[in-house]
Amino acid sequence: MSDAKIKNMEEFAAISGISRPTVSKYFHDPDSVRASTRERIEKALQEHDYRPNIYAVNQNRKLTKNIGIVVPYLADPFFAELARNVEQRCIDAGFRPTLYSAHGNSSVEIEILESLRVLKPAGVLMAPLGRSSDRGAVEKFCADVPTVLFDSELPDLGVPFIGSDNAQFARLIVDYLSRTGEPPCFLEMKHPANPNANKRRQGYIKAVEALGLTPHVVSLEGEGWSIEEIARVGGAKAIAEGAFATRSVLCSNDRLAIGFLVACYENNLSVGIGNDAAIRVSGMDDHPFSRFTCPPLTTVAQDYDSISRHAVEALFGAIEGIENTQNRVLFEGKLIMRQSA
Amino acid sequence: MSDAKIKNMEEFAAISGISRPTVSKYFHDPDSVRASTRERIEKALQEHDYRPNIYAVNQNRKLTKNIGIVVPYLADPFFAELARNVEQRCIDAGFRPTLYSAHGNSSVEIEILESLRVLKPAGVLMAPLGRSSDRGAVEKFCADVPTVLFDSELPDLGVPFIGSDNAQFARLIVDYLSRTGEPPCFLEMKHPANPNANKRRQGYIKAVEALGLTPHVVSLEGEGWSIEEIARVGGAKAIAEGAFATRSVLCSNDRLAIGFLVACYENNLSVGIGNDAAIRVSGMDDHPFSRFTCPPLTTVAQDYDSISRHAVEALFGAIEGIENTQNRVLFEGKLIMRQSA
DNA sequence: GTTATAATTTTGCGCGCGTAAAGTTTTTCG
DNA sequence: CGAAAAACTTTACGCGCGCAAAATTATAAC
Repeated sequence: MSDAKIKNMEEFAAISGISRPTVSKYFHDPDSVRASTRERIEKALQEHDYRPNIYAVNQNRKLTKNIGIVVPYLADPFFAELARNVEQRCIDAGFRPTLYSAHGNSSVEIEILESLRVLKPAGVLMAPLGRSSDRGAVEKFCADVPTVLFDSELPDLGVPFIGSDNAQFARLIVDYLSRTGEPPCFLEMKHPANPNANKRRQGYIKAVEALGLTPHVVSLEGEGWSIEEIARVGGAKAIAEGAFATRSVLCSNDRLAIGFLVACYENNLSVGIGNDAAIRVSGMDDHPFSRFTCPPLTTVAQDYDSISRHAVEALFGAIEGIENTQNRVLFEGKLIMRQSA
Repeated sequence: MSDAKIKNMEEFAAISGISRPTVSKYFHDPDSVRASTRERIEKALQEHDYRPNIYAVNQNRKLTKNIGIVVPYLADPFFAELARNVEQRCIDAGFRPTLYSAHGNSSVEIEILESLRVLKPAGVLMAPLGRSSDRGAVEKFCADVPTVLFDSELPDLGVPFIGSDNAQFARLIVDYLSRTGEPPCFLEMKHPANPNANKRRQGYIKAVEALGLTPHVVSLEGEGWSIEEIARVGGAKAIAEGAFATRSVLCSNDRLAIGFLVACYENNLSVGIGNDAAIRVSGMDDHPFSRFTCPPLTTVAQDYDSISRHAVEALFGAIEGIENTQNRVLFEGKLIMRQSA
């Protein structure tokens, strides 16, 4: 590796003995030049390690190779994992993903979209905040930039969406819980940030009624993303008030379940499957931490892999201008049986 | 807001009735132009919402306003929180932070540094992987780009570092545990990814010996970032082997403690302060999930806020070319007493 | 070996903005 | 009110590369 720093493509082209437009073509797509040419360029590349100036490259291109990944709350490992998954797929496809978190704040979400505009990304993968998202701002953005939404749907926006079949999630675990013991009550936030929660409640009610039983929904006060704390405090109150009609609780999501487990612990309610246990607790999502609760949490696993794969594929399609026939794809969940229920 | 889209600064200058160089000056620093001029520009800005092309702006500047934030493992909420904290400070200072996670992989870490080079960032805030980081690559990078390391130190690199006083952490909690019951054994990974672990072990040994007692260190096999799982499996084995000399366990970090709590649960060891409890468990870090374990985890809180504030301040200093007198700043931890110990 | 075809080179313009120099206008202040 | 200072305008060039058109050369096909 020579020390002589190369300033620009002109210089590099001269050193490698190739014309600049051909070198430019090589960086755009190495397979677009003759094999012998490619070898000469790559040999020069090893000796001098030149890299095109990203700002000059993007200035004159309508389409950059940037992809924005937006999640509502990165401190939630669930979204961190999902983001990692799609990020890797973007890199593998030769794009430059950039990760953004709205930190649970809708004005931050809007700012992210604004700053994404100046990046002129080829496309954006976005898991919206949900209920608190500024629909108008998102809609406008999607009109300008190829976007695929995932995890959380903003209905009637006409934007491709990849997510989970929340009704199936609820059916799956209600059936399991009812088959193996008392049918579950449903624990949720009264005003959940994420719209999946509503579909899960509806799915729960339908599933329970389909079994000829009566649904019991317990809704907790509190807003925002301090979900565990809301469940801990609200759960304790619900326990004290005898709000749970059966000795089985299905939480609208795993983070809620994690907080509720603490409430049970602090109220000396033993959680588990055994006959000696006072209550069964389960969640939905298969949050990365769910296997490390005490007891480990029974839940329904989101199909991370399929969701992320389909989301990026839908985005790549949108980037290439392919109209999506399937504007909405939902994936089924898998029952994860652990000791809590 | 008019619909006529403005292509470039030339057009915008014409519309606002100001010359382009002055408009350019305004975007560089709004206070550098006359108040009356500023008002005219901002009025035009409201009506037409033009934003300078970021690629053209950065092309001709040696120094961009970009800042890279690199963490080892974003799916760990601890790093997500830390990243959020420094990110916000960078934004407030008028920079454009971009977040990267090495995903626990040293080759990814190197790739991040490579791709950061082409971004020509004004500076970089980096929490290295630690033991598995490529020291040479990091050193080279730091020589080219103003960088501040945090959380995890790479010794003798001559790069500013902001972190925690791990010895003090250990002293603090050893004193507490010894004062309120049996002195703790120390649970750690034999080959921890993070170098803080070694300092914590040394701090533990010193603190215990200072009390005239005998240290007991239990080291678990296993590498990587599946820390909870390593603690769960290894912890169960250690329990079975009677490896713990006392009925108190201090874990090298909270994630280890979270996994160990599961091991205790699965081995019917009741955890807590009370006389009926079989064992006391504590950690270090005050991980975001520590307050939601069963029982809630007693731990030593890292001073997130001071660390992130000093890290960005040190970086801003380095960007402005100020030599750092204090090349290494450590912050003390605070004892967080919960029910586990 | 000739021709068709693909790959490469040459030439040259343009992108949107930074920035410097010289000239003009506005503001400040004695 | 006049002069100095500050702010602004005009003009002009450069950054590093994309990209298109035309000319040239190398490869493939027959």
